[in-house]
Amino acid sequence: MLQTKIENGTRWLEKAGVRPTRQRVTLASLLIGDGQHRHVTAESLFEAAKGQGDAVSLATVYNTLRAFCEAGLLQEVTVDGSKSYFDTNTHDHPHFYWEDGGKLTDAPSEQLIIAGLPDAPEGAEIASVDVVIRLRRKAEAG
Amino acid sequence: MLQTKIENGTRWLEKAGVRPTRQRVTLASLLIGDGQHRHVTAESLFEAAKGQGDAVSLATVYNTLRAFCEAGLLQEVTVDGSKSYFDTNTHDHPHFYWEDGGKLTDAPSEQLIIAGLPDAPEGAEIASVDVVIRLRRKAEAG
DNA sequence: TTTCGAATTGAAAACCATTCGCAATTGCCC
DNA sequence: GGGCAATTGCGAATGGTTTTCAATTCGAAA
Repeated sequence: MLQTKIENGTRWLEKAGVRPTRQRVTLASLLIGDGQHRHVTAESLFEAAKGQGDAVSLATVYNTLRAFCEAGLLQEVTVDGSKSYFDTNTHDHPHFYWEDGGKLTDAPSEQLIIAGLPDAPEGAEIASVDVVIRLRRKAEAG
Repeated sequence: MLQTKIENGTRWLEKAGVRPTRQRVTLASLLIGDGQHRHVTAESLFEAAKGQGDAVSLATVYNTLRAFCEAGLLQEVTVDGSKSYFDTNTHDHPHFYWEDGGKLTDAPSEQLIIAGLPDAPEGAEIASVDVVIRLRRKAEAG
């Protein structure tokens, strides 16, 4: 991992008064090391850490994400008690839903452009917009 | 339960070629008996049936909701990939999801403009796009 | 370097919405 | 009314996420 990312991550933790352990710095670097906002699940962050060779146990990822939330570094988005996302910034998150098989996968967000949204009802504000793109297997063009 | 609701429910099923069993009529009546649109989860519908004394097993509620979807009577709305709601309004329209309470309601479709979408992966094509707008209670401006 | 509370770990357990297995029941057609 | 496939119901199983636990390791302050 790049030194600058580690430094960014470490600063981010120290600023929030979170003890910068090796695991936390690893995760922090993944989250904000390059200055981009991220939208992760515990699982995806766990895989990302493992993928770059800085393995961190899943339990630690959960502990750490919770600690970051408590420190105000992240925001948790709970989906009805069952699944959580952690955001450095909430934004639109598209998913592909494969009708053939019922699987759900992340979709790239770059090409999603929402040019207009209904107004939020009185007393509410829009937290995020979830877009599910339903896919069907293409009929092989004959 | 009112006779008219039962009749409405039965008609709704017959129109779609779904065999009107006692359990299905019970659920159908709860869903569209009064002509209003509904957004339910399997659990909430299960409770509603039990609450009026027409108990239906939870497994049957799931089976029935799926059968209704396949018959085109309902539309399934997935919130963030982890929870399913069923909407009696089968027209294509966006939804509001109230984080505070987990309720799902219809959103007006006129103001929703999607100007760009991710490309469908190889071998697949886009069947439809579901939009769920997550709402949170607005922090009352001082 | 020593020390102690905090952090980490892997495994197991808890959780939950949903589905499955299968025997019993029901609806529908003749 | 009889037959048969569809439907139902219960409980157990599933799949996936999150939490707990006890033991170990670590960080940082003295």
